[in-house]
Amino acid sequence: MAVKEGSYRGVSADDRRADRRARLLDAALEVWGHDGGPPVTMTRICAKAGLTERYFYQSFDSLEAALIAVLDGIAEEIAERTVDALGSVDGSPTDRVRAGIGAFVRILTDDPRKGRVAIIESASLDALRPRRAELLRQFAELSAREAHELYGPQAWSDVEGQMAAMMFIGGVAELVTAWIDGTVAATPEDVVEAATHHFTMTAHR
Amino acid sequence: MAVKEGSYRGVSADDRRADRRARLLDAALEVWGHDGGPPVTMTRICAKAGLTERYFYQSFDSLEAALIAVLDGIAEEIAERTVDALGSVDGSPTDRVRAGIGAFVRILTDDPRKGRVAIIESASLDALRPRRAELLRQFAELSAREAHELYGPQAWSDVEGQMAAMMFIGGVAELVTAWIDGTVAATPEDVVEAATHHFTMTAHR
DNA sequence: TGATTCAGACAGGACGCCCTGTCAATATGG
DNA sequence: CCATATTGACAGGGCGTCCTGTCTGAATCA
Repeated sequence: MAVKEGSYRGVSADDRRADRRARLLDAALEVWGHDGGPPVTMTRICAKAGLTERYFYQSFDSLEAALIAVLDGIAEEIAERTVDALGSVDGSPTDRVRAGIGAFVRILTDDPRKGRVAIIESASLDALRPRRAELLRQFAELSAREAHELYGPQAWSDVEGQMAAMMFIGGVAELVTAWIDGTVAATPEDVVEAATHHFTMTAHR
Repeated sequence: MAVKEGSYRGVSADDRRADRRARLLDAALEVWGHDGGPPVTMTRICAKAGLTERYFYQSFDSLEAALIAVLDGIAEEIAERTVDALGSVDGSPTDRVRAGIGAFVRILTDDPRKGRVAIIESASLDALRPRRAELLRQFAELSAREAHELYGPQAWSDVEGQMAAMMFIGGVAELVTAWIDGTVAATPEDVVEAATHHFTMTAHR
């Protein structure tokens, strides 16, 4: 017999699988995160990745599974970078809020495909809406932690607070959406500043 | 020869066309505004309306055209009822804001299908996103008029104000979404109150 | 009654996506 | 060199939607 678990072109079987998976995720982001383009489909993702549908099923059970993986990757990135930003700032709570919001916004503006996917497109498919909500909620919770420091533990804790949090994240989402669409002529810094201001306004009551 | 432009079962040809169109619009709202159901399609709308695809094309050029008509109907209703509410309240500007927001919110909560369609589902299709944005912007403009009265003409006028308006309507949209999904346990009145409070908070600077 | 118009059912082709299967070319280790 | 593994290409069936065309039966008016 020949190869088993052996390497091929110098890389192990697992590495090749992981490589294909990464290529598919990249292609999915590219296809999915493009404005007004044709709908995301397995066929298109595979074409963009230069792989056959067969390999798609080796990595994902369905199209939705792949899209969820894309979204989860962005969520993970947001969580990491936001926590980093919050932890590396020594200034006032407001400064830390600005840093956290800045990390969040910048991920979505530096790569508009991620912004579009995380906020706009993920709201389209039923299966992804819960993930999108969780992604935003995770961001809101990090913000709420700062709200505690700023305004005491009662901020955003009761039902009224939940509604305030909903409006905050919805507002930021809409603002980022408008920025991606070019509806507002502002720099990402302006967006961060406006969102920060919005936060300090609404968290305080 | 027999009938031409004549009446059939007592109604004129135009009336019958209009009736079928109305039935199709109702069916479209019913199919479209249902949570997690199968995707909206001409076939399904026709089945729900009890009509054949043939008649669909007599009223609409495409599926998108029908959905746009549904959305425009809701937008029209919102505009009328919001203007009515603003005009029929003699109280303080804040009271009028509450009335306007109340009219807006109540249309979307009294018939959750309309809420779902206007805010959630219309964000899914590329062709409808501009309509949805306009629907929300129209609501924001009515609110901005009150913001003028409350806080002077500089409110929501410059770029910063545009961003504040974006965050306001996005926040209300997200809040209504959460209410429809059952994520927040609150009455429509609570939603109106929270949104009104949010408005007075963010319009003032 | 008879000619005409309407409503609704139905068939079927075109198209695209999903998914599986097969096949040839290539690379690898023995 | 040979057997095996991997890859990529491709075909094709199943399915649902879109869209058009045809057909039957019923209702209408002269």
